[in-house]
Amino acid sequence: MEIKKIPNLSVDCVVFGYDTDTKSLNVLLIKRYLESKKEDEILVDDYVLTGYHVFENETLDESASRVLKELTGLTNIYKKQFKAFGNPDRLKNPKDLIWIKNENFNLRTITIAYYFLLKTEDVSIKNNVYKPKWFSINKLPELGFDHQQIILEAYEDLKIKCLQDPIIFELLPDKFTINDVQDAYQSILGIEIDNRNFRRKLINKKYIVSLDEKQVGVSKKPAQLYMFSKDVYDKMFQKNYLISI
Amino acid sequence: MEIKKIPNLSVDCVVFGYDTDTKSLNVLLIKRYLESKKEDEILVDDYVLTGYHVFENETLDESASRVLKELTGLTNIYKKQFKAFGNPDRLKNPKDLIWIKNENFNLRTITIAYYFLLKTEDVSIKNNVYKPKWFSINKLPELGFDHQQIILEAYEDLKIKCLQDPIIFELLPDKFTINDVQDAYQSILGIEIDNRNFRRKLINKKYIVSLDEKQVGVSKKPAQLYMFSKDVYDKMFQKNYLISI
DNA sequence: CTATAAAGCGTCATAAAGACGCTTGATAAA
DNA sequence: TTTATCAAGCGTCTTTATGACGCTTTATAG
Repeated sequence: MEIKKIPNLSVDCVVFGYDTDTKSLNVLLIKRYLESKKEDEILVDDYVLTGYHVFENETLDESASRVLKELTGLTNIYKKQFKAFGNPDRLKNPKDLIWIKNENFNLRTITIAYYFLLKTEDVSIKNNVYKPKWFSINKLPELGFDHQQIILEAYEDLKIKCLQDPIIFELLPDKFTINDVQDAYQSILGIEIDNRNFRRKLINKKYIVSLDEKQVGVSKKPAQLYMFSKDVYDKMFQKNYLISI
Repeated sequence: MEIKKIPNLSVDCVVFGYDTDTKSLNVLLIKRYLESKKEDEILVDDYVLTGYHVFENETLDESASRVLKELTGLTNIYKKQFKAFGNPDRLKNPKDLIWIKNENFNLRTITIAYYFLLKTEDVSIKNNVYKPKWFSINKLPELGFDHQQIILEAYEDLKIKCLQDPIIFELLPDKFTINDVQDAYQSILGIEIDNRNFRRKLINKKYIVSLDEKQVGVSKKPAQLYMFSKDVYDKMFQKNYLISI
């Protein structure tokens, strides 16, 4: 059975991975490389997001999940479709034209951009055929197509979203310390938070559940471990309609 | 010069219009009607959003603005791209198939959905070739394609957005009373707000500017008129990073 | 056994939000 | 001219959330 691709429609996936140890929000990218055989000249040498054409028989969401699974092997990862990119000139800089010609792409391609949230360590980049690489959101390499723009817009959306919804826990391990959560917020938002106030605020939330466990293998006073209870959160459904304009 | 349409890509526009008098949030829809000539049977009789195929040489944003302008004559209206809809089966219920065949549409069409915010009275629906009609968001008619879903998702996005950004003023006339703003919030969010507290809060905002003018032609104590100063708002740029999870 | 540094508790001040009583004032009806 | 009406608009009190910051606790390294 042959699967038919829609030639002018693709999904692109911004895979955000948070590393609790280095406190770094990272993006997973794959290399794009092409050299001229005659002249021994490097034509394309940069990084891009993973993406692929949408198949005729799949939804956009399925398409994005498929791309993520092929890259990482992971399923059931937090996913958000955040924007469609489709300017007529979005793939028309010289390097992209060379690349597209090489890959037989269609010129005017609309891409539906998604972002995913996971833990950096959950992806095994060793022995991965795509040779993906993590880059800190603050130190992105040279990017192909309009992928820099896509990543930055995904990041902006993520910043707003993490203030409203408990998506921060998608980036953290199941068991975490209060400081882990604080570090994650600080890394993503680029702000400093007072630890004592943050601690009080979080501990008072009913959906932040204290475990009978502490950190092990740390050289300082070990911290209390907590988990996030999505059940409790959903039951509270604390849509506090606070008009903050 | 011929303009080439992209056959499988369209934009759809959810036009939200707020009516200050009736305190109603409305959606602008156009009728879809088709009857069988032989059997005198009504094949399609419902409403749809305005939308059209994207042209080869225009951006998605331009495409949406073009559709809005053709329908309403208006430009420079608040616009937001909020989601792409592209399920393989999104246009496959019987009525849509009949309609599509009639209109020579492509089957698997991805649509980039936008919503616009304006005042109901700014659109002249008399003598309009599209015969558009306003429907309250709470009393939508039977809708074609997947347009009910698109409208409801636009509405959800609008609800969240209006809590964070001063887009409420896109829906109100330039000069408004405090109660106008409150009514708009109440209509959109479906909540009750205490007038005295709301009034205090709003009047204290520096970007809510009191005018030397009052309501005229009302049979009760006329209310003070205000305007929204986007300049002041932008200068403050009060991105209060309040983590409200 | 002592220094270290993070974990964690407590206090105070300030600001925002919610509840609600009461006054003001323009108009229409008496 | 007076009076009833009703929304506009002001003020007060309480509660809660937040921010700033001092201080104690505790496990480990040296």
